[in-house]
This record gives sequence, C-alpha cells and structure tokens, in this order.
Amino acid sequence: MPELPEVETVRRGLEPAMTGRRLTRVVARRPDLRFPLPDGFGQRLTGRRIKSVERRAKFLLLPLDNDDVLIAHLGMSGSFRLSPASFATEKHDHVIFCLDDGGEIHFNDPRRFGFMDLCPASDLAGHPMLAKLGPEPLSDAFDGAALAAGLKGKKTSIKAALLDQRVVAGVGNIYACEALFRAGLSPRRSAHTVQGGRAAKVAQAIKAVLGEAIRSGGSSLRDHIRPDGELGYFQHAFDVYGKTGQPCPGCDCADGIRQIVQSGRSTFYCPRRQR
DNA sequence: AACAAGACCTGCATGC
DNA sequence: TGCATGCAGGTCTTGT
Repeated sequence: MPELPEVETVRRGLEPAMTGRRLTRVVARRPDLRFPLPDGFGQRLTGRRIKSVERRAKFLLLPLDNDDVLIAHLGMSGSFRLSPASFATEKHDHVIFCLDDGGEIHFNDPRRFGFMDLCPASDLAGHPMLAKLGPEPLSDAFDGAALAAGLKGKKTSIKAALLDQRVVAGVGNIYACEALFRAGLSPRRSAHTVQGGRAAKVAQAIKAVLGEAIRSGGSSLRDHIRPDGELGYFQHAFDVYGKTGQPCPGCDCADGIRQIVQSGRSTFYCPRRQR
C-alpha cells in the first residue's frame, strides 16, 4: 500500500491532532499485527504525551515524553482515521488511541502486514527495522552520487534495486516504475550500469515524483486514505503504473505500456522510451 | 553475500 | 449465485 508519499500524507494528517496530546487510553483489539505487539503495549503508552509525529522512509515515529518512541508501519493496507470522521469501530480497527482532548484515532489494517513497536529513543538507530535504511530520498544527502554508490556492483535490475530500502529508503513499486519512466531508463537494466549522469537523472526523477505525489496527498488506489478520510489524487498523474497496453504518454509507439514481473512484483514501462 | 522466490493476510475483480 | 484464481502500494525469511 503506502509508499513514502502516502506515509508522509498520513504523518501530516496525524501531526496536528497528536502533537502535544496525552494518550489517555490505548486499546489493542488483538495481540498482534504482522508481529506480536510489545508486552504491555497499551500500558506503556497510556499517560504518555506525544512530543511529535515524524517519518523515516515508510515508518511513522512518535517520540513520547518517557523517551520511548512508538514506531508504526502501515504495511500494505494500514490506515489511520481521526475522529470525528466516522467513528464507529470498524472491522480491522486493531489499535485505538484515545487522546486527552477527547479525540480518537483508529489504526485499521485488513491484511495485517503493518506493525507497531516501542523502542527507547537512544536505541532507535539500531532498531532492526531502521538500522539498515538507506538515504532519505528527499534529503540533500540523496543525490546522483549517493544513488550511484548504492547501486555500485549490484547485479540485480535497477527496478529491483530501487525497491531495496538499503539503497534508497521509501521508494516502493509505484514510484520506482514512475521514476524510471521519467528518467528514461529501462527497469530491466542492470543496476550497476546506472552511474554518473544516469544516476543523477534517476535521483532527480525520484525526488520529483515523490514531491509531486506528496503535494497531491499521495495515491489512493485500494487502501490509502488520509487520516481525515480524504483521498489522495496522485494516481491520476501516473504515466505507467497500472497502464498496461495504454499509449505511452512520452512517445507514439504502437504497443503501449508493457507489464512484466521482476522479483515477483509487477513492473510497468515503455520499452521504446526507456532504455 | 547477493539474489529470487516464498511467506505472511484479507479483500476484491475476474472468469467459469 | 457460487466458487476458484489471481492480484494488490511491503518486507522478513528461506533457499539457491
């Protein structure tokens, strides 16, 4: 489900509602998501004040006033909903956060690929899910040189490499396809051949497409909804994702957008425009 | 060590 | 209508 722009949209939705608020009650309606919730999850959160709502790659990070950090990942189908938008408890509402201003936030995740954990702030960098993450794509630290360094020696395809969170953190299947289209590079190209100017072009394309998607509130395909219940609309701006057989927006080739499978994931591209 | 495939789950669209 | 199949925005684990 959510890639970096969707998670950032969620972060921006939660931030005004949660920052500075105290958690009066946290209910885990089942003991596990993808992994078991940490022992005493609800108790450890109850009474804590949320210092801020942050994001690293596709992870939401909520530092608390006891120096624990709540780590949350949306998996493929996770979403947060804020009161007062539709406040019955719904199917797959697995975790409920009650705030000291009367607000309520429900975490819903039908497929349960998401997870939550609590980690002392001092250990955060070493958390198993965060420790190996590569550069944040919208940061100044990420540029052509950084990407080229990450791709050096990689035998896999550039598409698969962009999904490797150690190379660049936060890109997923949609935006990998879209960025490669914008950069004019075939998703089948060997990752190690993307150096120099090509790497600069891909890095720039990643920044551009992620930035535009964030400004659109992310992409709402199946599961992504914003905390306020609104939909993102970047899906209308896709050039290739899900466009199998449709004309390529960049050239007049007859066959249109092709769909292939790489590392078990669908890839969409224009074989003529992307080399 | 690096890579591709499998696994984890539910819901939905499709086709018979 | 019912059932089987395949697919979905992620990432850990397994096997080569």
